[in-house]
Amino acid sequence: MIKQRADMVETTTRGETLLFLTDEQLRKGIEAMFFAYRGFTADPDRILADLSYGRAHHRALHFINRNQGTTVNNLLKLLGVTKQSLNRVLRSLIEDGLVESRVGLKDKRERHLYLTEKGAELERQLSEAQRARMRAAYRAAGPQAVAGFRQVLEAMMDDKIRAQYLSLMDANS
Amino acid sequence: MIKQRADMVETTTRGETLLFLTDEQLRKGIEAMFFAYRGFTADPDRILADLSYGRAHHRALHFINRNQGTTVNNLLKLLGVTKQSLNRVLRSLIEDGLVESRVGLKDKRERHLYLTEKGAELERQLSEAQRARMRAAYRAAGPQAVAGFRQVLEAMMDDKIRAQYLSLMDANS
DNA sequence: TTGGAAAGTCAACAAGGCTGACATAAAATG
DNA sequence: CATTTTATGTCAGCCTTGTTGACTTTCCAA
Repeated sequence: MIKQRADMVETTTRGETLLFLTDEQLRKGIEAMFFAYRGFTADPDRILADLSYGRAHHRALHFINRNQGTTVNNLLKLLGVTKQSLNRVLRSLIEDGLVESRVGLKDKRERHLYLTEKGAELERQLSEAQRARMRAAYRAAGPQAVAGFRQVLEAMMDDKIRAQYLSLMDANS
Repeated sequence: MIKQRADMVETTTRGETLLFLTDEQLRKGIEAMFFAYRGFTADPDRILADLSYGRAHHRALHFINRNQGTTVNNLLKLLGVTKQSLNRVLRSLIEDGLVESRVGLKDKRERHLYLTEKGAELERQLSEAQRARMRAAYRAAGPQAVAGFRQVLEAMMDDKIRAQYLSLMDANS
């Protein structure tokens, strides 16, 4: 039997576990998500502010690092913004020498994106700050909680996004 | 012994459970958080777009509903924005008859905020959309996962925010 | 060879953050 | 009572990051 949040759990006569989800309990989850996301972005935001970059730059650096050589179109799908919006961010990163854009070998229309050493350095700084908080939260909550955390987050994604997320997961590890 | 994400879990000779958190595993959590938050806001965003309101209006409606009669200052602390930013949103909500601002009885400097019937109606529509997704995610993941989800989110908040969050939880329920 | 995809650019706009400055009313304090 | 502090509102101006629409260049593929 589950100890935590036992108020949500009921076991039927057939031994099935059901969830009794009141609007109140759902609201707690909604608010937890809101406040936690603020914490989640707080540390990188502080670093970015000093460099006159924003969250959009962080996201671009993150996914380029994670998927070196990705195309602009690919990045567009991951980030879920318009190409004009991404282009503005990408242009400043390229101008500042953090990102390199190489014309595709097979398809010369495509641009493949890579982090420069300078770009990789900033990405490391940003993601290390974010990982530190995530690590602390994971340690505080414990392995069982972490598994649940990931399960609920996955279930909360849009179907198409979840498919992308899962294929990303497969690709790297 | 925990089945899910068993790769993160190790048991010592003294029976303690430890977490082995690789950067890779932390990154998965970070990306899950990013993609899940998109899903989390997607449904209300669609409703708001038709009304030429934004996420900021939703947040204001949510916390006014949750805490009827709250003061502007109170709301400011919860939302973590400047009064100028909140004021712009609040003004439009008041002009459109969704929110009512009453001068404080005890302290006449304070404005106490209430949802009108119209405001409550929109809030219900927005939060029902958001709850529906949360409910589906909770059901899909199961009660144990939900408990873990909440634990990790709480651990991820800034200390001050967590205190606010927890006192909100106590107050209502 | 022609259609369409990929990429980039320009312009214009909006939401929603921010800072700074200032006004007003009322409470709190000496 | 005089002064200071607090709560709120408002004006102006700025930035980031999202949007749409129109248009160009390149170049793959049917």
